[in-house]
Amino acid sequence: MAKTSKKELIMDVALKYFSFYGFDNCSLTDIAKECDITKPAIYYHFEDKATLYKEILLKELTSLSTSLQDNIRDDIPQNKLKIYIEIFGRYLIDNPSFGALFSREIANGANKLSSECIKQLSITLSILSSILKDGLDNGTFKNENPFMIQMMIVSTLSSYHTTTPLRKEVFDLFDKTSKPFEVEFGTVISSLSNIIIKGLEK
Amino acid sequence: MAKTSKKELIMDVALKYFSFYGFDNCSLTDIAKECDITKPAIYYHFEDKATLYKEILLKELTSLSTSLQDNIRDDIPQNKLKIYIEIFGRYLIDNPSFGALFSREIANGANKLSSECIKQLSITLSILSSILKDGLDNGTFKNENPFMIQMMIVSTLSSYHTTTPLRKEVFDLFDKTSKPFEVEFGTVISSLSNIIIKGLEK
DNA sequence: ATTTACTTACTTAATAGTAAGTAAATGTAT
DNA sequence: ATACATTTACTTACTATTAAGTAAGTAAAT
Repeated sequence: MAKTSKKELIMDVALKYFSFYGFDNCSLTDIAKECDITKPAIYYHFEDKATLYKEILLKELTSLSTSLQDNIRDDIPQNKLKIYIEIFGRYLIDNPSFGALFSREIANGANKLSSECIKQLSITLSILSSILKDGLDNGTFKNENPFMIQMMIVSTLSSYHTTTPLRKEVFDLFDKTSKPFEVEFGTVISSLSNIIIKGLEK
Repeated sequence: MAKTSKKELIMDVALKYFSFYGFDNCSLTDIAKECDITKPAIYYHFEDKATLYKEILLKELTSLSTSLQDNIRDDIPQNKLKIYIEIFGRYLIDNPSFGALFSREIANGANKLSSECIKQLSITLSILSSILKDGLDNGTFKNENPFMIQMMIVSTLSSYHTTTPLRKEVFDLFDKTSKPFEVEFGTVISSLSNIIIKGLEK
């Protein structure tokens, strides 16, 4: 196992705390404690709490947009869109803290995003946008607002991912007779993908 | 104009603050100030900050689920689903604070929901669920996970609604040549509705 | 006389951020 | 090769601020 630097350790632990408790509701002292250091050690590596948060968010968004850029091969628009949705979904599964972090950020109106973060988001949007344009040009897709499609993908999957406990409670209440239909997240990803692709087709 | 009680005033102002800043990042002193009272006056009407929040959330969720229950008339499943999505979208437009509040709640994994709130949510889910079941029974809809459809509707619209400022920034960066396609929210609602309905059809 | 609807003045606790000090590693001059 | 200087990566101990929540008092209505 490669030796991780203390700075990386702080970022990993902080990501977990930020995503679980939210930026304002978690303390640097607790984060430091879990890293086996003291709070001022965090200030040695990062200017302040907000900067730590921003660096984490940028790292995550960059990693996501890189993953999208690297994995979408040339194909028909339907397949490219399917891959886009799958990559995003996989990213949520492989990085369990990301969904909550991202959902919170969206709920905050994305007020802590640096311009580099906006840049990464705009890269992911332009990938999706070009897939939709391909489909429009070759006559398979209707013309649709890419930002709305982006939201249908990212916020649906992120929210679905963060509301697993809620889903159980709601389901218990609303239909005690049938058994809960909790399905694998992979199934949710492909259902979503099918609905969006079919919904976009002419 | 009907004379609103101070308790209602507190709830209105607090809703605005909670939705704008989030539960942990707004202070009762500020809320009290805007109501022209002092902080302990809030404690006269509400047990504590968490209770105030919960009462507000319950009021909103009840009002939403009532609105859904009252407005969905008997019709073919496609039309009922369309109305469901429109009512939800209208609710977001008419109650601008609700979207952010609800998005935050989902991002938090819905950890502040009382059982009455869960009850209201389960009512909305059961309405949607019965629409989907009608469609399945008469052969127009495929079998789909209602909770995922719920998320496609509520989180897409809520998120789209809260990210208007972000959308401008991202769009500026990703395509400086074309003009921003910021459309009316009503258009977004009907686009979403078309995609979901078509995507669900057999 | 009692209750309602508050106010003023306070306590308590949490937490972001800082000042100053230190031990170990690293670099530099002789 | 060795003595000295500097930098790295922290620690302990602190300040300052913010904000939830409370105790006790009060003026007006009932």
